[in-house]
Amino acid sequence: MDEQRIAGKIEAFIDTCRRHHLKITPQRVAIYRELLQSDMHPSADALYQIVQQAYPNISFDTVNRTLMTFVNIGVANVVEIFGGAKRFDPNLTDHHHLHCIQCGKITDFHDRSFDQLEDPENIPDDFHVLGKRIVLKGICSECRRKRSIA
Amino acid sequence: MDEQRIAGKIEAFIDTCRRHHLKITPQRVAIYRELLQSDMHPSADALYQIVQQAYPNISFDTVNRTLMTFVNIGVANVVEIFGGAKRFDPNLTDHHHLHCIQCGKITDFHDRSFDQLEDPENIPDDFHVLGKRIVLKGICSECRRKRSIA
DNA sequence: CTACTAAATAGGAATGAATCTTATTTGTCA
DNA sequence: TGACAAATAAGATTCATTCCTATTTAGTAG
Repeated sequence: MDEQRIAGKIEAFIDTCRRHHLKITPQRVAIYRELLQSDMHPSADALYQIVQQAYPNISFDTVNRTLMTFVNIGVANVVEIFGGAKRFDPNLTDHHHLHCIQCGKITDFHDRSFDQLEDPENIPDDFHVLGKRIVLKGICSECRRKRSIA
Repeated sequence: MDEQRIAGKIEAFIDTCRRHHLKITPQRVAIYRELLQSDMHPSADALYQIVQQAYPNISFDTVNRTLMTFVNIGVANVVEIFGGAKRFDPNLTDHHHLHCIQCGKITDFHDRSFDQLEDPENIPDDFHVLGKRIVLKGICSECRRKRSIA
């Protein structure tokens, strides 16, 4: 993602914060920027390690709390994986995830037939669907290569 | 599920254990039986509470380790939820889950168009798909009722 | 520009889930 | 039956997350 696109996203993010009456703190902006720039769907701790380079005495709690705030105001989502730490995703467009159960890497993929799934008819009365998560688990190419060598 | 059907499932389970050279211990069978009988997709701890009634000095570790063994030999799956403890599911047939983000309840649903989803074409080369997870998150009818009252 | 206030942060303590360690017990099979 | 590998109980440890509290700071009204 080029610097210009990032700048635009950050402006939109700041607007969203204002709409939610949240203060624009340097920590918040830095955490959002690093989340945007990472395509790894980082955990709170991974992001903490990165942001710490620019803010040596930021606390883990701030990073974690801020990420949850992002989820609450709808600028990020939690990616569901099987055990381990929560992973965060700033990409709000329709997409789905591949989860390598060997190395833990999470990769985006796009697929029309997955996007177009309608909410099913025969679900218990009145269940109010808020979101849909599709995760394919498997072994990524890198891990397969390593495995076939070993 | 009636007692006869349970008995049959347990026999099949014991066969599977033998095929994997796993010992048939009373704990294993009890844990499997209680997992079968619960339709709540229980966590390791929830199951521990139940099994403890029949085996007062079973350890949590045994329950947890045994459940992971079940996953490894393919007689149960981990249900993916967003944070919180892992939940286990002995139902191996095609089905998907509704997850109430308010009360945490996990409910099964069946839907042909969800079952029939093909593995997508345009995923990174060589990603070897092992499984597919679809979870709809939302608010269950019970929680909606409570909410509209409050 | 200054002062005030509610919100946010840093740091550490506490909680909860899952795993690991070790001594003991128990299925399984010869 | 006896031997042995596998499984268990119990508690310690690790890791992720949340909570607590004193301090700092962004936003705002004067």
